[in-house]
Amino acid sequence: MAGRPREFDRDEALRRAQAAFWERGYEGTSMSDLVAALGLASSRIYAAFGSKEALFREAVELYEREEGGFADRALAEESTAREALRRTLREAATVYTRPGKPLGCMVVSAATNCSAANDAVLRWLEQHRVKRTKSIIGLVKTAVAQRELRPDTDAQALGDTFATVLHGLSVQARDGVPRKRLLALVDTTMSLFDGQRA
Amino acid sequence: MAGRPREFDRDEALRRAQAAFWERGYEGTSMSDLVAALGLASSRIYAAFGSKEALFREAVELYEREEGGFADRALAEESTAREALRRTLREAATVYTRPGKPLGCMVVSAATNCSAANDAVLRWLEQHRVKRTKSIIGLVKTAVAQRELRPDTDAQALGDTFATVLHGLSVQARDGVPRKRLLALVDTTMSLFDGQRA
DNA sequence: CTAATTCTTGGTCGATCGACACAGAATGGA
DNA sequence: TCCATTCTGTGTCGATCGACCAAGAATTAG
Repeated sequence: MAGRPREFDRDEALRRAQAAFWERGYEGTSMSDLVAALGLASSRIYAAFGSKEALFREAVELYEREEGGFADRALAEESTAREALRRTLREAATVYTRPGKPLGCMVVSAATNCSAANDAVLRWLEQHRVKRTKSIIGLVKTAVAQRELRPDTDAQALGDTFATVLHGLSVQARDGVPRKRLLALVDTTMSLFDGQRA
Repeated sequence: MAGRPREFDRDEALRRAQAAFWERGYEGTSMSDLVAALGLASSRIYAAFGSKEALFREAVELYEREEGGFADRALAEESTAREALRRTLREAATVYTRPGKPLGCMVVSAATNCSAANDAVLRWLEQHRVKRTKSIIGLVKTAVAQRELRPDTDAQALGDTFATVLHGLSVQARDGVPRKRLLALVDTTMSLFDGQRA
C-alpha cells in the first residue's frame, strides 16, 4: 500500500496555506506565494492536496471547524437565543481581531472579487454565508416560538440585522477597528434583541 | 493644441469599466476583460486613462460621486441625524440592489482580496471606508451634542454599529438578499437610534 | 501648406499564472 | 529480494498577465 512516506507535516502545511488564503484571498495568493509560505515545491503541494482550489477548500473547512464554528457551537451550547446570539457576535469580534492572525472573516473576505474563472469558489463561500444568515434567522424564529421574544417580532428582519452586523464586523475588523470597539458595538446591537423581549 | 479627436466616448468607456470593476473587482477584471467590455484595444485604454489602476481610481471616484455619495448627500440635505442616518442606510440598500447594476458596494467589494502587488489599491478603498465610519460616528456625536440623543449615549458604539450595518449590507446584497429584506432590516436597525432619543 | 499634436492599429515585451511531466529516491508488502 | 507505490527535486508547459512601442492616420494651430 504505502510507498515513500511524506517528509513534511501535511497539517502544518495546511495551516500555513490557511493563513495565506485568509490574509490575501484565493486569487490574491499565487502558487509561488504558497511555495514560499509552505516552504515546498509546487509539485509537492499538488501531490499532497490535488490542486490550488482543493487546498483552498480544505483550508476553509479547517477554518470553519476551528475558527468559524463559533456560531454552531454557541447555538449548541447556549440555552437561550439571546446568549447564543450574543456569544456568536462576541466570538466573531474576537476571532476577527486575533493578534498574529489575519483580520476579519475568511469566509467573508477570501473570495469577494474573483475572475470569472473562479466563480465556483466565490459561490461556494457565498453559500456558506447564506447558510449562516438562515441559521441566525432560524434562531430568532425559535426564540419567538418559545416566547423568548414577543410574538409580534419580525423574526426575519431581526435575524437579517444580526447577520448583517456579523458580516459587517468582518469588514470593520479588516479596516482596523480594534476589538474593544467591536465588542462595544456588539453590546449596542444586543439591545435590539432586548427591545423585543417578552 | 488638440490633435486628432478621440473616436470613442470616454465617459461611456469609463462607465463600462466601472461596471466591470464593480462586478469583478480590481484584480478580478483583467485588461482583456476591459478590452472586451469597452470594445477598445488596450493601447487606446492606456492612451485615454493612463493605466489600469488609474482607470480603476477614476471609476471609483465616479462611483463615489454618483452612487456612493448618498451618505454625504443625506448628511447635507437632512436636518436631523435620525433622518440622515435612515436615508443613508435606505439608499445604500437601494443602490446595492439596483436591477441591471452589480450587487453590493463597489468600495466594499472591489478590492478585498488582493495580491501584495496591489496593496495600494486595497488601502485606498480601506481609507474610503474608514472615512465613512468616522463621518457616521461624527454624525451621532453631533446628535448627542445637539440633544437629539440622550447625553449618556455611547456615540462611538452607536456610530460603529451603524457603520457595521452599512458595510454588512453590501455583503448581504451580494449574497442575494433582496432589497425588501434589506430595507426591513434598516428599519429594525433604526430602533437602536430611537431607543436613545432624548 | 506645414508642423505639431493626438489618436488608432497591430504587434510584442518580460513576467507570472496554475499545472504538471519526468526521473530518481525511499518505503512497505509479497 | 523485488516490485508496486508514493514522495522529492528539477524543469517547463501554454496561457495570460499588465504594459507599452512603433508606425501611420487624422486633426488643428499657425
